[in-house]
Amino acid sequence: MEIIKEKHWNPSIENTLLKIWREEGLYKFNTGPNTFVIDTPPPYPSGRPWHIGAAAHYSQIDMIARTARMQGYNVLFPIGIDRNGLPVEIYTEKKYKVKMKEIGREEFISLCKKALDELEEEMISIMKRMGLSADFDNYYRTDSDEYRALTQQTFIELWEKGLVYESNRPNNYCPVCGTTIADAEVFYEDKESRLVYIKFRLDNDNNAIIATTRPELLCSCRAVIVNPHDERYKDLHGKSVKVPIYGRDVPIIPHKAADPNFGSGMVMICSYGDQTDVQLFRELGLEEIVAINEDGKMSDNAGKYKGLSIEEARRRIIEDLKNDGLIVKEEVIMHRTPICERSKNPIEIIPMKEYYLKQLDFIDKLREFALQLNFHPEMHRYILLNWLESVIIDWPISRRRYYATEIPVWYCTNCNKPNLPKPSKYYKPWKEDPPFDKCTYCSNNKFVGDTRTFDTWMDSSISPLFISRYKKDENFFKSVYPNTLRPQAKDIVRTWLHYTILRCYQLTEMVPFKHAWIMGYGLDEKGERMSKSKGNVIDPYPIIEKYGADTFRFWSASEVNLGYDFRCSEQKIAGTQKFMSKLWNIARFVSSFSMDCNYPLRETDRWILSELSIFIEKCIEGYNDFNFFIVSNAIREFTWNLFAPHYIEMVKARAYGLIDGKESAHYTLHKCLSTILLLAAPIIPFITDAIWRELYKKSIHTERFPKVEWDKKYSVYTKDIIEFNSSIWNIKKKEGKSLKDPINIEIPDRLNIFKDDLRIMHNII
RNA sequence: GGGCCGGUCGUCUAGCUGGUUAGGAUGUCGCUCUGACACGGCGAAGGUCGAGAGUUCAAAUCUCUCCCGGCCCA
Repeated sequence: MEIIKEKHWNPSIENTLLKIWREEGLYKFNTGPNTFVIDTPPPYPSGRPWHIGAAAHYSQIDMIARTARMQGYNVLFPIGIDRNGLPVEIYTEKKYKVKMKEIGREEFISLCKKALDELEEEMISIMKRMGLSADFDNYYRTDSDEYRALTQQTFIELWEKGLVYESNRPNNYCPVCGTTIADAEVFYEDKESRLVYIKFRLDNDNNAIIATTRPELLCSCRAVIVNPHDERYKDLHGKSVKVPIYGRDVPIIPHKAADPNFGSGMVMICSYGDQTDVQLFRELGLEEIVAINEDGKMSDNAGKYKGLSIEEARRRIIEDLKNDGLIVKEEVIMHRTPICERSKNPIEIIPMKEYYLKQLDFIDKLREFALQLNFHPEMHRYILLNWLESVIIDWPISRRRYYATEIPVWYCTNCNKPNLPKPSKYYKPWKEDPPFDKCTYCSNNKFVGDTRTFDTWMDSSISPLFISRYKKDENFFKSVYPNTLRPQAKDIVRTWLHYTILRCYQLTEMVPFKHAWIMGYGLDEKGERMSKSKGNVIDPYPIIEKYGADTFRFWSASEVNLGYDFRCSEQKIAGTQKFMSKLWNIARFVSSFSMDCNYPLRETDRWILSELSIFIEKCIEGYNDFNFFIVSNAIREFTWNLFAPHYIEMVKARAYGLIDGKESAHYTLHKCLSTILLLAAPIIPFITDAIWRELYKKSIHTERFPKVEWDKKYSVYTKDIIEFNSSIWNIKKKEGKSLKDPINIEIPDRLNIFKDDLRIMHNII
């Protein structure tokens, strides 16, 4: 038996192990029965440094993969990088100080690629350094021709199934990003805004007072509503008022959407201030007037405010109204403002022609799936269920951006009808000729390609199909789809999780995975979100270099309760490192004895083996729920607070051969250590493998979890043993004695069966 | 306004099918190098378990109300 020589665990050994693992091909996947397939979230490189919370997240996903392997599964653990969409476009515009729509599409795309390549390299190298056992040899990119072709192919499939339609309707529009966005990407923020009370002329002598936060929309006002039960305005029902500045007469309509307690109780309905306006325009059959253009500036309809920004127009119109004596009062109120998830700018509601994917027809089915799917933790099922309750429109999937998958549609220049290619390769209609000659409808031979792209969730939502080689390798697909588990963060339940289930069901009529494993956010040490502007961003790379990947991983397991937000502090990570040393030194001690097998077990041995059985059960229970918080805390508790201070100290004399019973002590020490190592291997794969190779001459990562093999009945003594040992340490401490010094004390009757070990341990005379 | 989650020593957390001297981690402070480990060992200080009321012989644990924080939805 080799004896482990160094006094402390040296994290630089991790690099050696990484090399060995790679050479041994430990984590290869083979199709066949008993597969475990992880729909790994392709991380998004949107800036540096990579978020430490994300790094923690991926280290835990790796624990899932390693857990499954140790449970005997054949694990497919793919890894990809998500490279489509707005965040990288924004990052690129900032980094290279360019504007997407000014420098030309071709050039902008190549700048995005460049930015992504750099960011991606850093992420991949951190993931590798953390010991991720993913299939890096085949890592994929969502902006590859292959991936985008699949996005287009699945779009065409859905089109053929009649699930896609084009419609011109008011929708969320971000003027900064220059594109329509889906409800799922709209966030809300309470913002201060000015509520102005404006006079609308009723007749020669009277004015109606209407409060609004959006006076710049006056030009698009088509009606004024009052609550039907509002006594103040009952006699005004059916009359009309004149819109100031624009002089248009609009009707006063009783409608329950008017809240008598807000402002004056009279509300102007414009196209479009908010979703209520949209609803009322539809309900009352009003004709819309576009007030704001795609560029976020006032339209021609705004008259003299044409071309102004929204804020400027608002400021100017308030000024003008004031000068005309038409403003009665102003208040500052907190207003729930919809903002764009990406740019954080207020969104506008602007009518645009967009493609929609049907989702309303599927809500009942999706609710059923949300109830079937296994959620870890269970409580996060409700994020999805709540979201399904609030879906009110189909999914707008077209975007007016460049760095994304192109919509594979060409329009006939004669009849304007959309023509789609056959699903096969990756198409770029904005710069390519169509792969067909004649229009299906009118046989014309000239076409214009669609210049729009897809919402990037159109790409992300087919990740299970991509990793399963959908429509590419039928046998492979059959053996790995539906996937086993989708790990992801809780903030993208309503997007990634929802859209994935929707799309995969539409395409395959199956739920794409059996388990959804939902993680919280990584916060800073004070519990605040990390952001560059706050200066509280923690870079994971130097931390992993300094303390080692195992320390980082064990920290992430023991600090992060499944599904809950967690705080990241270097101090806590540094503290975790001590556990590695503790484990290393236990191994160092045990490694000085050989694994004897000729033994009659003593009571002390039977006692710790009882506790070992309980420990195994607890860990397996945690692993079955992919809850590494439970497992890692059980490991630390058993190892550091029970096995090391009590059992090891009790059997030292026997282990050294000072009294009888050496073999059973050696056996039990090895049994406990090897069990701890096996149960810790998915969490801390480096140190456990280093020790395992040293002691047992092979890799721990080809082993299985241990099974309970010892009776648990001796655990009734645990409390008494701990108390007895502590009391003696305490007495010796108080009397200023060394632990070696003799002590005269009675061993309690109930601990009599352990008396030989206890006597020599404490030097009891 | 509705839903969900949380509120336990400075910090993080266990306990929450009611009865424990409320456990552990981290940090702080003492003492201590004992043949695995000073990245160790032992010990100390530190908690009116968010507030109030109720049920009960007994509540951190059950019920109700409220407050605070987070997330989501309207």
